[in-house]
Amino acid sequence: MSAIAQRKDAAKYHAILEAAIKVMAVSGYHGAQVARIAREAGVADGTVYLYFKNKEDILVSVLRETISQIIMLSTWLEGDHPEPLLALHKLIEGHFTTLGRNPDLALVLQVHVRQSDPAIREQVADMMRPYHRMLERILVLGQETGVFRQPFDVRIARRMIFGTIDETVNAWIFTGAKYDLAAQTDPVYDMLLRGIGKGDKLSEI
Amino acid sequence: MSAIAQRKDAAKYHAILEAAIKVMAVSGYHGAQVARIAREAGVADGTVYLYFKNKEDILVSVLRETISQIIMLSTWLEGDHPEPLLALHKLIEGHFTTLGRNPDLALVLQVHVRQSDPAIREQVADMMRPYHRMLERILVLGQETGVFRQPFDVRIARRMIFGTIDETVNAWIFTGAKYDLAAQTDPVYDMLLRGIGKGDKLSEI
Amino acid sequence: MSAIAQRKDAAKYHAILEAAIKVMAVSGYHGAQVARIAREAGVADGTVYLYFKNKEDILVSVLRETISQIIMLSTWLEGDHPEPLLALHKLIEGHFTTLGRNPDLALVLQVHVRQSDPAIREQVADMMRPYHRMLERILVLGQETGVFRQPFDVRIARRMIFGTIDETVNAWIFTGAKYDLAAQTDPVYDMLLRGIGKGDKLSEI
Amino acid sequence: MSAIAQRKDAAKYHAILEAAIKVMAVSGYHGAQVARIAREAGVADGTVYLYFKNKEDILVSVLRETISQIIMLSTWLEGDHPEPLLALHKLIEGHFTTLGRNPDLALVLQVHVRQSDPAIREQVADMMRPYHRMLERILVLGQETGVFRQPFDVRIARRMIFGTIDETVNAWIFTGAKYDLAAQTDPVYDMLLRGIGKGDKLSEI
DNA sequence: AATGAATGAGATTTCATTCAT
DNA sequence: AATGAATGAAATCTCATTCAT
Repeated sequence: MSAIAQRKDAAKYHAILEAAIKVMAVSGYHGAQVARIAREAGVADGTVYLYFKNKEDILVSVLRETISQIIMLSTWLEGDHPEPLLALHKLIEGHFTTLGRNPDLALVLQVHVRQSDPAIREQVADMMRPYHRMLERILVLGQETGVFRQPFDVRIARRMIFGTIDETVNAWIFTGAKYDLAAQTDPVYDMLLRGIGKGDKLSEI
Repeated sequence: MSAIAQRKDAAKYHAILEAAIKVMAVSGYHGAQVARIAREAGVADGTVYLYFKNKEDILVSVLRETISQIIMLSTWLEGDHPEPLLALHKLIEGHFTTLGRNPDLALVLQVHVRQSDPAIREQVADMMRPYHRMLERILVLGQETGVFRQPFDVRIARRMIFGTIDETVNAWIFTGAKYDLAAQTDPVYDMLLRGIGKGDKLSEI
Repeated sequence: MSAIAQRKDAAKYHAILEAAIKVMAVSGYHGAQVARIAREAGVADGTVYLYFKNKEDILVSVLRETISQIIMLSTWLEGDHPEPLLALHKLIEGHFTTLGRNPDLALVLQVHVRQSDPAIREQVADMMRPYHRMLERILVLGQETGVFRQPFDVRIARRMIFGTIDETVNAWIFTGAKYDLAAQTDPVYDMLLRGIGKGDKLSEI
Repeated sequence: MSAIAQRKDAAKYHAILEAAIKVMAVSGYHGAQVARIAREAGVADGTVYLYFKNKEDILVSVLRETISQIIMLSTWLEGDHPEPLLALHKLIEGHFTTLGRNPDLALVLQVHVRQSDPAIREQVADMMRPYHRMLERILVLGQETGVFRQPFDVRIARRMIFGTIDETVNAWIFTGAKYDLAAQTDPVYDMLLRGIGKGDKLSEI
């Protein structure tokens, strides 16, 4: 929660945040006018600035809240399920479930975040770091406990997993978010474990 | 090439295009002022509008030229290498090589495109379609010829491959494009074929 | 009054309108920069756009207000003075008085309106229609009640009257608006009634 | 003819002039781009500047040629027909005939001239002066020879005549130039001579 | 705390004019 | 004489942010 808002009306704070998600989903970050966000939230233009430092702060706050939600969910899973295979499955499921529930949020996260100023991207990267760290811890643990195959580069595996999740969400959004995203968990999980190759053909090149 | 520029100076056309890539890499699409692009290209502001309909047309042209370059390269590979494993390897290599050579272009493609108006995203999607189609053809052929394992969903595999490539480029950009992107080809290719699992553990969950 | 301005400061609305008349009188419609109008009105550039949709809307609003003022004045006269001779006299007097009081407005109305886009001229024509209708009603009534001579084409008479009024205002403006325009009422009225011919010479050609 | 063009191709000069009339009739003075005039005339943009000093010079030249045509015609009439009634009739007829033949020219003359810069209006006023002088000479002669009624102000009569002609042309243009303008000569002439009043009612007010 | 009218910096785009060929 | 690509000044309009109420 933004420092400014600590002493103020939490309901209004979240109303603005949700209005921002809705407006940005339609118009993108640059297209989202503060005035429209304010109207959508049912407050005056100036009120927005009582809760957020500026427009950029709104976007960053949306991201902070969402990412921390995904991470909290996943951290909890990591603690409860030290079994790496299960942890990975639950991580994917958590990611798909969180975004699958709120397509507008997903759109903002997948598309609109990546624009905006470098400063924002920097902040987003910082926020994502714990998520990536956690994914790497799962992978290392999986290798150590022997449930994953031994010799692979953890960073490359992490990028494959994150990239696949990301692209799956993207595809879901761009086809109109019509099907159940969470239902993609099992096939994606399976695909990530097996790869596309056959055991006996892997060293051909 | 933009229709407008057909009869004019092709050198100037490309100078503006490259200036645009450079400026957008630094400032993003919305941050890139036409005046700065013009100065970078060494032409007057108005000259830009002799070669491009408007600012959006510049971005779209950058994308069109780059994507068509990647696709032409890949189509060629597909034709020459009907061996799916090799074709896939070359596709990844082509993608990494093209973007690895020009980090500014990569930044625009990976980051700045995804913003802007829905109209642009629509156009980008249209331009990417042949690329995705080709990837799917390789996968189907690989299944039919038995070099890939049999029962997987081609669309999910395609998303894994594209997502992994994409995220690999992203990671390379955000760490400053310091290492050789093309060198990622082999480990990424290998990871996509094998997945992260061990053969005997795959059906545990 | 412009719909936009309904809920806002009416004083500021009129200040901008009068500033626009002043600036347009000097520089014409195309020469009148919004920035100069704003400065003349003592508001910021952006404020103008809180009260008017765009520059064209300013000009149209000037016209709407002025014409409706002349018409309201004249409609009132028509109701009160069913005597056609008197009504005509008062109509001319009203026209000359309204414009005679505000040479800048007259200049905009006589000169600058007629330029601009066809869309504006269309709107002006629409606004003038009630004026012309009213003039025709006076003429018809005058014929029916026998105070005007019988067999003349009402439209031609209307054009003569309007053209003469118009040209009288024009001449007044172009000679520097130095004399009292309203004082032209009687001689013009007299000229329109009598024509320039002698009763016994009229059918010579 | 413009001084610049003296030594050059007269056909091209007139081609540009007529192209300008056509383009201005559609788009107005400010809307008429030099490039479009050039294309319409079948010459390059730069060529226009070999024949005319600048865009304003084109408009002024259009006016000069047209007005001088009307005036030459009328001067000739005045010389040939010292009979004031006939001279007036021929003047109106000449005006209506000249413009009636070329609605585009009429549109430029009636509508688009009146905009533009004060400098142009000044020049137009200068060009019109001989026309107004001639009209006044006809009126004075008519009074002296007793074919017009005696005591009227010549300037007011002149404005009535010119205003009526002008408004008649305007009405013709704005209704789409569909009927024969020259056919208005007789009724307009008649109306100007008789006025709208009845002989016995004229001094009532 | 809340309002929303006012601000004004800033960027795209047009188009008359020039000048090297 | 003719061309037309290049120029660059100039002006409208938007919208994040402020501040008096």
